[in-house]
Amino acid sequence: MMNIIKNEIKKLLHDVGVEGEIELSTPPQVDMGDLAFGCFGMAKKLGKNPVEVAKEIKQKFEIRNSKFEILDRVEVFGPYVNFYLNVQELAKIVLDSKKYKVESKNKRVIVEFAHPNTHKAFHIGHLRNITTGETLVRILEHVGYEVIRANYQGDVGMHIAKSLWGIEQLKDEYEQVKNKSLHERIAFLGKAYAHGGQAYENDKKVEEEVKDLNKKIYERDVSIQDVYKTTRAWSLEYFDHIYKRVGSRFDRFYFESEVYESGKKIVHEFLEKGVFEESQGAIIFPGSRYGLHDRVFITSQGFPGYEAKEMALGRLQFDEYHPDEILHVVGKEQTGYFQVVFKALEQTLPESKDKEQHVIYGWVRLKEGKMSARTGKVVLGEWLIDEVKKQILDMMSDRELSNKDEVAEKISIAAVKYSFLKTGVANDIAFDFEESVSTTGDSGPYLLYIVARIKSILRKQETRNNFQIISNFQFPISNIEKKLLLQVARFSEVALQAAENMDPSKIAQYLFSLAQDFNNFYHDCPVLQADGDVKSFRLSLIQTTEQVMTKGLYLLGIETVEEM
RNA sequence: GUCCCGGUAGUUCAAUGGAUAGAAUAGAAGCCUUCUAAGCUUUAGAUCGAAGUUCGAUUCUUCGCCGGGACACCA
Repeated sequence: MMNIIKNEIKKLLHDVGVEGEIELSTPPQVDMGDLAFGCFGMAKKLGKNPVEVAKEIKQKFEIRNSKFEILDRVEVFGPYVNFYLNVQELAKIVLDSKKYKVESKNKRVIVEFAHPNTHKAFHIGHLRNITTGETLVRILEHVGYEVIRANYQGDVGMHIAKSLWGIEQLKDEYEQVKNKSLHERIAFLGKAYAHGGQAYENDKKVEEEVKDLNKKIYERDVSIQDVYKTTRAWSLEYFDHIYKRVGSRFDRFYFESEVYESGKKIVHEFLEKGVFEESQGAIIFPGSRYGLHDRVFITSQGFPGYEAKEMALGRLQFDEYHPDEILHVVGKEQTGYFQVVFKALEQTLPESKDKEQHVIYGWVRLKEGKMSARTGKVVLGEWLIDEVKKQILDMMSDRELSNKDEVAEKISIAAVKYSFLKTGVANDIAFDFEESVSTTGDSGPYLLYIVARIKSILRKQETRNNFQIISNFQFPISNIEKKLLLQVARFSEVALQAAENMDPSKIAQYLFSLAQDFNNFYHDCPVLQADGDVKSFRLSLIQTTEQVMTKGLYLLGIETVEEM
């Protein structure tokens, strides 16, 4: 909608002699107009003072003196030409129920995310990953990409070996826990892994035993198959539970066990072609040839590392989907790793060139201070959600809702997801157990509250679906209402920007501003008490606001509630 | 040691090289017989340091200082 308005104004500016690309910004104050054109670039071209140029442009607008339906007036503020939109025209455009079609980009993108490892805890980092991946998928789909949701899960390697070692030590407990609940079995796996990991660090003998187990995993040794398959299935069952809980699904699950053999084969094949080298008994990719660093692809024991597996995974993904792009949503500590792996992949699979991309997200780190006693302990993803849910149920104690638990669950997921998404993807999040997942202010619940408030009003409007769609807005519209109209109008532009920069925080920030503008409106402009056209207008305005809010939240992977 | 990323109110985050650096939270003061107070209004508070480029720098360059990460057999 905003682009319709901006294009109108750009046309007018072209008519008065402004050439080239025109950027329109928003003035810092409401009383300075709704859109602004800075004359810096044009002044430079003409070798004039931008203040003079601005005056000249305004004069040309005055000389034309014809009616510009969309504009009330044009004013100059220093080097800026500012435009005051006609609010009736604005309302007409914004509340026009015509749906715009999203044009297909004719591009297929694989978004690979979540990728937890079996036998290991699902911690808050995974939660941020899955939240980020899910929103990227939705944003890219929204702007017209075909998206394949992929999840690459690690089910072979040293971490499994450590876990199996731990299970062996806790054999009795393992037998007991077999028939217990999923959460108990998962808790046991977490304990076994921690036990194995610790012993591995501190005991040379254990280290050897774990390495031997690793060998057995890669060789699919029969002696470990039963326990391996059983516990692997537990993990996968648990991941499934988490995916459902946070509202994600996947089109394709890849497993390391699926690609390690072919990965090793590819590396050996290209070893002969000189792409890889032997060094100290291992096979490495000489990244230093390309200004990167050398990395081991196959260990001196003959096992493929993550790097080698990626060679086969890449090939598999291109064979199966022929994507135009593959996005790997992975933590920022892997930046150097991906540079090398993409370069190596390019050598073994030329069509992957420039199509692989690492989408970086930051750490969820623990804030120092009060909670330092907990440092070192893994913070589980579900633990976080459950803690937030307790808080929310507490807040809801005086509410009488038949589906209270369901509502509290949705609000909790919203709180957690929004707290991850409101800040830039690559930024670290300082996680504080008390403050981080806020339920007031700039938070998920605040946004859901807007939707609930609007729905509540609409429910009370008896002729809900019958209120007049008005076409002439011949009544005064306040600045607060205008501000809300302008904010609503920005949505499609913001979504596009989020897609281009792959930055969901743009949407989160926008929705928060929208919420603030709505709350101002709410306190100032009664809807149900208003009469006639004004009432219809306000109903229509809040309904549109609700639609934009719900859509925006959907793009963030957040579900709304009717009441809260 | 080399390379990468970051440093903005007490705290957590914003700001295509442009108008008076915005929010949230914590603090202070108000607002519920009126569409959900998970809200609204008012108030106080910040660009790590030094040079440089520019009409103009939180933003770009260089150098410091501080923090985080990567750098060969883990995933």
